[in-house]
Amino acid sequence: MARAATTADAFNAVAEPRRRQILDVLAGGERPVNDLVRVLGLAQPQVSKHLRVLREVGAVDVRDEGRQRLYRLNGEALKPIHDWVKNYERTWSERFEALDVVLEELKQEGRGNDSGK
Amino acid sequence: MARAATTADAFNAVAEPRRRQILDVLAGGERPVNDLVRVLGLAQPQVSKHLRVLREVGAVDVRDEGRQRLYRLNGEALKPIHDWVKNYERTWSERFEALDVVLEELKQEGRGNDSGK
DNA sequence: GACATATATGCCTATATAGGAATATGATCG
DNA sequence: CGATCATATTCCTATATAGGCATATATGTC
Repeated sequence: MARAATTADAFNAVAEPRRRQILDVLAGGERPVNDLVRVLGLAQPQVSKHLRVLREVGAVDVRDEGRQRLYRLNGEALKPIHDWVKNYERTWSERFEALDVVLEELKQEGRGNDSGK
Repeated sequence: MARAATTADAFNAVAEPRRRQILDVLAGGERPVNDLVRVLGLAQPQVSKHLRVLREVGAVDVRDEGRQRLYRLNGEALKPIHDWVKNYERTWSERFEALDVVLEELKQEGRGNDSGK
């Protein structure tokens, strides 16, 4: 079996740096395709293709405005990624490390400390 | 050009659900490969391959213990993902939405409201 | 209608999987 | 050493890109 399609879910769609870059630009507001082409320095067809992938996973919405197509960010599609990775923050955040120390101490106390102290 | 290698970065490595699952299990503590095989219900070679990818992006560390190899989570490798996706939380979080409303109001006030009201 | 602008789609190629199956490597034990 | 347990690697195949390039599909303009 090959790798899952880029359109399979947000995780796969966003694995491509250019697509993250597109979302980053769209975070600043609605944009027509050509704006993205200029900002990213990519060929127009490639941008349209990336946008298609992002559309298929729901990360962007489109709206027709004259002969332009305005793309808009739909960040909610990224929530599953945030929800997943959020749980790992504790592994590098000092704040959580400090919390872990406290929890560890509480655990020590709770455990029938028949050894006095 | 083909898609970037799964070992290119954490984003690509973690796009595969099984690999996320492996990390989720390792979040509970160090584990030998066979434990993962049992928990994931995958064939052993596939698990070893997934672990290799995770190792190459630094998401796990290994330690030899007798004839077992104990894998351990290294969540810090996921920080780039967290850092990126964190900025999109505002797009779905009610807390941030509320904040946005406030900011919008402030902006309206600042902008010489010559239209009265 | 001819034409220009804005965007999408189709075709082609090189490349990289993910899983299945078989096998290799390594460590431990009797 | 031979057997066994634990893990890694190799080979095979179907599939899916990402980008380059040409072209199709609107839509607005004169």
